[in-house]
Amino acid sequence: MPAALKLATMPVSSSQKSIAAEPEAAGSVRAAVACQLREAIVSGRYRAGQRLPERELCAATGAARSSVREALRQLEAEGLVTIIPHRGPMVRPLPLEEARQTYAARAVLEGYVGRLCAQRRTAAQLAALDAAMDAMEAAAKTLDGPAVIAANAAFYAAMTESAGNAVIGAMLRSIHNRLALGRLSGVLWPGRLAESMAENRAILAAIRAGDAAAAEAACIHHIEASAAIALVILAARHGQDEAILLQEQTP
Amino acid sequence: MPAALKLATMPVSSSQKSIAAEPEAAGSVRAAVACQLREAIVSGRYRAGQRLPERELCAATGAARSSVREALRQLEAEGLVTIIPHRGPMVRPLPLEEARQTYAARAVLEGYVGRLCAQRRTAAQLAALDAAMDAMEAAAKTLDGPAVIAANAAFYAAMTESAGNAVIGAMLRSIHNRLALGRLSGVLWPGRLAESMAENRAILAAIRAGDAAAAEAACIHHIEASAAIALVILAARHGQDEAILLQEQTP
DNA sequence: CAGGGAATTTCGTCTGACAAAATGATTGAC
DNA sequence: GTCAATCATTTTGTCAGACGAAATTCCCTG
Repeated sequence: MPAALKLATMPVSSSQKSIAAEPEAAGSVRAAVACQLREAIVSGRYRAGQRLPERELCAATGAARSSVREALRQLEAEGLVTIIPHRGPMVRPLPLEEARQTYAARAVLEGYVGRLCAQRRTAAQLAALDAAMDAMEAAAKTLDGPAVIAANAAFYAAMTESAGNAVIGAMLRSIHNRLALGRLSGVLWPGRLAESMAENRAILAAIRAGDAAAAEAACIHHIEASAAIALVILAARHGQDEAILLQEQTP
Repeated sequence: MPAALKLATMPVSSSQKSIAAEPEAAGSVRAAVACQLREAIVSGRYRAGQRLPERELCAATGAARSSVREALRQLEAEGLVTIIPHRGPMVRPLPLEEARQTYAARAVLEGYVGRLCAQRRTAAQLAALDAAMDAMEAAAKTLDGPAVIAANAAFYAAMTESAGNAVIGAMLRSIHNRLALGRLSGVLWPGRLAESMAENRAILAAIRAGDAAAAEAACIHHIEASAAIALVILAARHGQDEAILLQEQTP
């Protein structure tokens, strides 16, 4: 039996700012459940493949089954949950190949965002990007993984905002949620942090210069480098899972 | 009071092949409702902005409110429906600006698909693309709007398939559904059909030649040309709506 | 004709129920 | 002892009904 889901015991309002959609829009029970579940999945507190029986979610959140089921349908459409008929919902796993394809989509879209950003930059937007970059530099000095990730997310949010395409912005937010599964970021990889910061600086420089092609290339390069590390981590984790599985099968 | 929704009276199984997801996967009541509703919205039988009271959907589909609500949440996540709290669901309108941004996203993604296609082409894939192109040529000769649109969709489906990125494929399918709202295609625009066919032939030629850059450019150009027409149509329709609105307000 | 309040509609949520399907356990055969 | 089949349990899928809350509409009054 899985441990009791720690949802109801968590303070809802004080949830740390997440990249997830509907940050605090918990006006309805259904939205609150979706929000909590999303946060739990994206943050990795629920592991990929873990089953989420409706009854336990009801007990954990205090919501009725109808509300829980609606929230689950929503998360399923977002790609975070899979519901197998007559078997129930589970945290949707992220196969290596799908991660690769998702990173490819992210590179294409974020490259376009960088291009737009360079074309449309205004003084105010550049100031916002500078501020986000400063926050990243500060976070990088602390070597605090989550802080770096949060600052990085803020930088990209500012960039997407500046690009002025909300549709692509929503797509990227969804992609980020999906790729955040279990925090497979390589920020703490030896040497990767400095490299990553340099890439980010290159992106900002290209945007400031108004060089659309350079900004697009810098964004794509940054995503591809991040993807390379993340895919290694993901592959290793899959290997681990298999090892654990074998270990459990032969005790 | 709006006319009764003609859903239950429609044969479900014999629904003409639609571009929508879950084409016939109506194993469950909820899936069937979602499928019917999606088809009705994408095909334009429900106009943008039209309200869809739960009770009427229940009566029209014969499903219980819980099933209908789950289906609505799903369509909301797909961007086809908006649910305003305490006011109810409605067919999500497509503002001009959002259409513009969606076409931009489509151009970027479909350009990448074209590029991938040119790089990875195999004999079998080229054969499939040729077949789809032949079907398009045949449909174009008949000047039958829906047939041309269907053939066009089949061509792009084949291309997306050949690109080998299912994640982007799903994104594009969703984008197509959203942009199909009310069939705002310009295939019957004077001279557009011939132009469109020429662009499609250029795409296929670039793919066959394995010229990734040319394929990407051709795809982007095709989408941008289509978008130009569609946005004109959409703007005109919006103008019409306003005129109708004014007319209704001052009878 | 405008403003305000009552009546109606529609949603949001909960509860309870039951059949169908899947899962896991038990039993029997070889 | 292992495999297969059967049975019990769990979980989901769907329905029906109920009730408060919010929004909309309508009507009445000034």
